[in-house]
Amino acid sequence: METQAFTIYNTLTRKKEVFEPINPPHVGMYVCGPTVYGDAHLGHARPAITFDILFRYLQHLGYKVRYVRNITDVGHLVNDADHGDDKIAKKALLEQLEPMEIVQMYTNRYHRDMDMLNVQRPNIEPHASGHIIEQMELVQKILDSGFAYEKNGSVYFNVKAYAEKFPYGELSGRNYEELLENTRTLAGQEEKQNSADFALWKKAAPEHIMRWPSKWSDGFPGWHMECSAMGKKYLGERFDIHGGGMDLIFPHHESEIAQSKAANNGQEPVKYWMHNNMITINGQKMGKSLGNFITLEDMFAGNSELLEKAYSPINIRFFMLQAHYRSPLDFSNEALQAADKGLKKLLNAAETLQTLQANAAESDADIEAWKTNCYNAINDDLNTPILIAQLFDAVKIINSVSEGKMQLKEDDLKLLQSTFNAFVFDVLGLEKEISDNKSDHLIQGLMELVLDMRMNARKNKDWPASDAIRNKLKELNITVKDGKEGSNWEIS
RNA sequence: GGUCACGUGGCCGAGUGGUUAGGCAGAGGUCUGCAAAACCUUGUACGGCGGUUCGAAUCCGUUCGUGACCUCCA
Repeated sequence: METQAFTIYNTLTRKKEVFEPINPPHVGMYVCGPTVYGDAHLGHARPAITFDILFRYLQHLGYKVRYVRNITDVGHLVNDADHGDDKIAKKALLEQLEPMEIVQMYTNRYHRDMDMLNVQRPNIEPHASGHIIEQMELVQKILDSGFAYEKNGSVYFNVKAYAEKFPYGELSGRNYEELLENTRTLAGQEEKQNSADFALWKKAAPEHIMRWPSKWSDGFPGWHMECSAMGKKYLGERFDIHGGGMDLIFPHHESEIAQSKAANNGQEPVKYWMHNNMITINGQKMGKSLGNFITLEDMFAGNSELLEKAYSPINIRFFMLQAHYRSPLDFSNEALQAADKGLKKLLNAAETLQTLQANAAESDADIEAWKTNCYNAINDDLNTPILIAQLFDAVKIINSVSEGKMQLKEDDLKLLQSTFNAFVFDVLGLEKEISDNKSDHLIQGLMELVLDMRMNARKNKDWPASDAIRNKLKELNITVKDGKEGSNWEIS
């Protein structure tokens, strides 16, 4: 059986394509990061985990990856309040803090949450505010090429002029005429020649705190500028992969393409565009503006009316990986709890696998074929649900060998171990959680003592005593699990 | 209104023109002093209606339903 080539779905071509880096063995990948004006919620975990899998798998394949994920800390305009406020600045005024203090605080908290989800940090995490010069240069380049115009200190992208020369809407499948008919009329757009035009540089209102001097005005760059400027700076005029949530396809990524092509003679900036689908709750997108989001901090702590219990970071990670990244995933307590049980089963098998002994000259299972199945699964546009199904097949083999119902020869056992570990830990990034309580020395010692006492009672067939201990522990949410080699315990 | 997705068994969720997805729950069993845990086995399915085909849940048409984007959003 042949292993299939690694393919990924390219939003630009609407097809799965074989992945071929522009400059192997190097791979440049850029993913839109968070706007740091609030805590990360479950929705933010999806792209972080999706592209973490991609990052990990590319490394597993031996590529030298430069992964860039930005921090947006300027330039988002809000329309839910007085128009023209910068989100960051608005929150700063509200809480009487320096804007950069807000940025730092939420950046720290974002890192904390992502670390808990076992999401590897990118190689470069550039801040938009640290790349104002680069963004201004890009604005100037677009002006020079004739695809932008200045009005009252602001600079706008001329979509009409661009659409005459290049296909506008190639990523989102929109066309220019249609956009003109359907773009909603928003306040503060009188300066634009056309409703479809978007800001490259925005003159700051007097009350606007975050501002930079430029030849056009004291102001700030338009939202789409940062990704174009920073992607170009760190990955080049043309790089391999650009990722983000589906909701960013239009207008953000479409505008990015337009900006980059306008500044660079029509050169496509990105070879593969990848987009993860949304997390929904009761079938509706989880989002800031809808107010139906659950922050990751609350998920981990069980701190929400929507939650029946706390869900561990790895539980959440596994839950997401059981769905394909391009499918919507609906949040529910049942699904999270089901995932938790499955995850435990998988990780227990991983533990068992380490102790397994090769015990035969011939194997009862075709480990080579199984390995090929694993690679074919992930090579098919990161199909983690299929990969996980394959891993559960391995769980069956592992448990059967462990129980003496199946046999493996030395080579196959080694292959099973290395492949299983590589996928579970390196690629999927799952890890056994060490409960803080459980690692506490005092509790550890006390539990040992208690279980020893119970063990003695059991040896003497003193069932009332042994059951009393078990019941008392159960009241404390500690479950005792009796095995052949003694008893184990777990806090539930 | 425009553009684009999706509709799978009790739940979550893959996939596919003919061959077991997987997980959870349920059922049966093994183990155990009992229980729990663990492990093994296992049933139920592809929104409705037409069409193409030897054969469709899978392709086409149509209809109903849901969602996303068109505005900041992961």
